[in-house]
Amino acid sequence: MEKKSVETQENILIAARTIFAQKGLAGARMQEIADCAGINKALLHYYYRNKEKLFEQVFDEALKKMLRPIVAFLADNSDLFQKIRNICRHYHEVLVEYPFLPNFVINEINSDPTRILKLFDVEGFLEGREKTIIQINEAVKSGIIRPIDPRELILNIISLSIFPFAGRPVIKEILYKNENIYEILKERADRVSDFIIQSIKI
Amino acid sequence: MEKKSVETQENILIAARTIFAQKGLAGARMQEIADCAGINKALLHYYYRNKEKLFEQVFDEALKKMLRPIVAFLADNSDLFQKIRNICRHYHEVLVEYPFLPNFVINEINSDPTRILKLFDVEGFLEGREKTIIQINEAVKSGIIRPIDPRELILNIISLSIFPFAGRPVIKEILYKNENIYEILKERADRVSDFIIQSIKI
DNA sequence: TTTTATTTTAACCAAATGGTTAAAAAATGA
DNA sequence: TCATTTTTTAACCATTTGGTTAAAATAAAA
Repeated sequence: MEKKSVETQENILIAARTIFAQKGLAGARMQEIADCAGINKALLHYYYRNKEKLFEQVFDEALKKMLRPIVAFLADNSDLFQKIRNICRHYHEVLVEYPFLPNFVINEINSDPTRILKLFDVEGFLEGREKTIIQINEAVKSGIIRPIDPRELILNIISLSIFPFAGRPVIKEILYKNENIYEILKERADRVSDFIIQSIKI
Repeated sequence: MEKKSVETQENILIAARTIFAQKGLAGARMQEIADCAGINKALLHYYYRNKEKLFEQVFDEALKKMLRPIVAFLADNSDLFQKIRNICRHYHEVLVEYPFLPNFVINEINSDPTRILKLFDVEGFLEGREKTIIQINEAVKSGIIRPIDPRELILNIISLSIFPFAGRPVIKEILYKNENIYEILKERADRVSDFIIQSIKI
């Protein structure tokens, strides 16, 4: 007997992701997570010693999911325009599936800034960043794109990719009321990269 | 004796803004708000009946501050490019002063979506939106800007203006470590509008 | 069938927290 | 000085919540 156990633990994780993403660490209730997983509180504590441990696991997953597209972008060996198309698609793919991610991660870092230290773990990040900054500067020098600070370009790419998901409830209300915002956001990936490329290309 | 009373109530509001913005409704503690305001819990409850009332007041203020630049943009009678410059400056002004605002508003709407109903209150919004959508469509027709869905343009403007503040702790860590990110963001307003205008102008 | 692992039940505990109360103290204005 | 308002003190209450425990029940593996 081991199958049932694994399944239960997976149900707990799924429930924890849902509740923590919606209510945050402080707002989430262990009872609610147990209910959502279809088990009782005793069993929940049997598998995950306490709320913090459970949260940490969920948060780490989420942080990784949020950083992966950036890290992949920085490491990507394609030419600049293709790299931009790739990261936009990558982010839209992840965020259509997990739209709560940006809010969740940003918010928990906000309420406990020491959690930001986990950003250091990502390997290949610093080299990738240097490589990409050089690539952008050279694209400027060789007249492929207009002058722009590389970090600002990266910031713009990230902003355009992530914010519509983070601000989704408000965005839907003021711009896309009565429409399926996920469909709209899903189709947006390539238009976002076009918007960016249009802005920088000469 | 009335001056002291008013001052105390203002101190409470300032404290409540700080604590609620950092920890949210669920994470904030009345004791912490009292400490931050330099008073005791009894006095806090003397002026604000309960946590929810206090929160509501703080949240409504915050929501208004977040929506004002959009509403002003939609009502602005300038030409399109100038309107874009205006909203970017407007947002950067507000958010340099209150960087916690976007997260706070988005997050509390997230954890209680019924709060979104307060968006309806804003007057002149629907007319302004129609007017601006027509303005953008006509700029496309008359060949001033490339073809773009008006709502998508608005979404891009908002994303580029707000996200860097919302994601500030992470952005600082991965792009602007050891630098003063507020200085960087403050100066960004005009570069953001240039980035947008560059992308759409023919 | 026996053994082992999983799950439930249900009662329980300690700490944190929102909120109250009443009386004393301090500050203020007239 | 006197009356009024503001503030503190400090004890207290009810509820929520994270977490525990031990025994019974259920399910699976051997």
